[in-house]
Amino acid sequence: MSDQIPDIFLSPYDSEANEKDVYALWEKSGYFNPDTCVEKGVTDADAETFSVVLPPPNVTGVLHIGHAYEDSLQDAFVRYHRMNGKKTLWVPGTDSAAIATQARVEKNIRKEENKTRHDLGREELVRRVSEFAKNSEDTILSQVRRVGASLDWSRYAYTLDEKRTLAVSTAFKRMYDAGLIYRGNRIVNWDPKGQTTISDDEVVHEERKGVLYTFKYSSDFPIAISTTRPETKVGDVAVAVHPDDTRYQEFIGKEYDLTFCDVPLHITVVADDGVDMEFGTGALGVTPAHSHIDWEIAEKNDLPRPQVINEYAKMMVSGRLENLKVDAAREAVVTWLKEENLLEKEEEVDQNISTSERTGAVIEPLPKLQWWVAVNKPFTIEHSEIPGIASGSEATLVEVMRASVESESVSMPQERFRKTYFHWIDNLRDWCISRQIWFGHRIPVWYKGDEIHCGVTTPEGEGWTQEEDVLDTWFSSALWTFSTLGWPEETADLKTFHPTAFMSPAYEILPLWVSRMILMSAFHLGQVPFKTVMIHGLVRDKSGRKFSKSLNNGIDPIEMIEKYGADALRMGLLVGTAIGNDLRFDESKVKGYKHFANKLWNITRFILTNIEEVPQKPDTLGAEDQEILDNLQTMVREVSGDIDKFQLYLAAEKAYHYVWHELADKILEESKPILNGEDTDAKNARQYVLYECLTTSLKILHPFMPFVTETIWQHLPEKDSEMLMVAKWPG
RNA sequence: GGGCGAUUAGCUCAGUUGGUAGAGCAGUUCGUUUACACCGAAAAGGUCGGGGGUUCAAGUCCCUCAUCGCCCACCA
Repeated sequence: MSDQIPDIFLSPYDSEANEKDVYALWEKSGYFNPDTCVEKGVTDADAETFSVVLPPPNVTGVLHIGHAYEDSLQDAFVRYHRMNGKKTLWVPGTDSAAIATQARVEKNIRKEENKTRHDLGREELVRRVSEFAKNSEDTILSQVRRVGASLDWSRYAYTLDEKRTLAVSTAFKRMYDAGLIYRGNRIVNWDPKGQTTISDDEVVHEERKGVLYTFKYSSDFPIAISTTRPETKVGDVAVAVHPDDTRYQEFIGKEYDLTFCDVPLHITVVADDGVDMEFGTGALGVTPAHSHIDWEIAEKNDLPRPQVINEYAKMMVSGRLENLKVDAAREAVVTWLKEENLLEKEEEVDQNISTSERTGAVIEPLPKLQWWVAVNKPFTIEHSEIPGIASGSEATLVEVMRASVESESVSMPQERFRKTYFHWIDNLRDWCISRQIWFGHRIPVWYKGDEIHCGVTTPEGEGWTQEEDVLDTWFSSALWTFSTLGWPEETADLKTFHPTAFMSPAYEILPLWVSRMILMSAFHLGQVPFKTVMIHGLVRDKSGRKFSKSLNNGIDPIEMIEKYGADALRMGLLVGTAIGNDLRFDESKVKGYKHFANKLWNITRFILTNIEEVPQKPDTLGAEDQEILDNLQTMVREVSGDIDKFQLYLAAEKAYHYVWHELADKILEESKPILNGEDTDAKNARQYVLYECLTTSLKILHPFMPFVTETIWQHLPEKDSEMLMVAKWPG
């Protein structure tokens, strides 16, 4: 019956020729949308739900191999659950990534027009950045489709769109009203190059050589101090010593007036047990405005906190240091110390320098008026579904974050990430949420004289000016699981799909994002954002290095898809990678799975060529036929079990192994004599069995290799579902 | 400084509660060209980073050392 084989099977599988059509077919069917699945009867109206929100890629760039991995992983789960009859929703979206995007556009403007953002003005810059974001968005979304992600595009969200902006303002206002958001002066990480505050998480520590100088402020001051930043000493107000340090007991409480490098100082000697007696001279010069620990010591002892370095990293004092950059000021101070014969010791030390992840600039700690989220301040939680946190009780954000994971309301199957999470929570400090840039969610606060108004819209009346700062991009990302479902409106989606089923981010954003989603969801909904967090590793290059622009070691997933097909890329990334471990990208592996797609293609061709007509189930089956079907069932059970346990890498490998080395190598070979033989009953029975093996294999492989399996499915003579994507999972 | 990992065949990685070491790729030999050369068959390849311990039994549990990596951190 080979003349009835669809022509398409006569040449090798061509991924390029089929993938786009198949994706268009899926999109047209509407089955990515769970509501359509219910309408068309493929999903029961009261079916269990399975919902996932896509970790939104930044609109800055193009799809990289890490996205491709993450998307393949989620898509496999989503497709599996959809085929299992669950009401399945996967919500797509993109992130404005405020700082990164604005920085990128500013750089382009500087290069092409030699202008700064101040030349353009706030409105024009925001317009330009939005325009750039829109273009990038189109690129990245079409690339997400190429991977085969079965996302419900009708629910697409962007962190800066109207609905999400409302969610952000509402969230801010509610937390402000609850007293959890406050404005306060604190030492922040100031990036003098980017002219903005950056969060602790955006600071990278670099090991560098520095010089530790030991000296006295003046010849009549009794205690020598050590520092690597002598220029900051013009801002000193105290010398702190350990309360038990016998060397300095007699000085504690004494005050001194002196002149240091042309600057008059008033120094009080205070005791603080945070001081390390072993380090340097055991005495710490306290510079409140330019060091975190010093700020706290000054606060405790009620000391002034004069600022001596400005936003451009220049000195703010008069005298010989006036207007010098910090580096120059440092040299000037050292020269002065030498002249005055005050310098006792210079030693080279290793030190950690804080630098900006984004601009590479050395961070200047500065006191600034910023907006903060208080993580250790109690608030009344009106409604709580989190075990251990009763509705109406008092709790802190740290407590609800802890309870969510401790109770396994959020399960983290990988023990080591639970440890990391708790370690992070235990050391959590208030979260600085204001950023001095223009692109992003502008803080919903207005000022008029001494009046302050927080709300979702501009207040009535004349004379109100809005806060200039925008929010940390993670503030809006943290609302993602519910802002995408329509919150603050009480939508049907929110009721049906929240908490979401699972989230699969890379481990590098566990603290930045995962914990903050738990925080926001607990505060605003009294729920966890997701039931399971399956943290995955990073895709690295062949030598184990992270992909980066400077190394130019990037792998373009689209290029891989064009060369080997999306299915091959997905398998290459998923098989043999225990979730949570890093993987080194191996092109030869991808190539191997391209061959596998073709193998499946040829298996189909063989089986279709050898069946007379649509095979019916025979009344009885011989022992061998029965055994084949039994083994098939065993494989199905194992694959399903592995997916349920989040062991995709095992499931995919088992399915692969079965199809190639069991179905093709053994079953087909052993079937040849039967199919060519004279025994009609045996022949019919075997035809039926092979067709079963084929359709079941296609279903089992579909979550991993959606394109080739759906392409084959569309050309099968008989099937139990119009589309493989919504066919019933076997077993 | 604190925390978390990794180390298994030439390469990339699996190995679920301790029970005779697995896969893919590469390499070797042979075969087949009427499902598939994007193929098949067979063989080869590892003292599971080093050392110590628990156990009838350890890649798996414990201790220790080494190398590599990641995250966190206000030692001036």
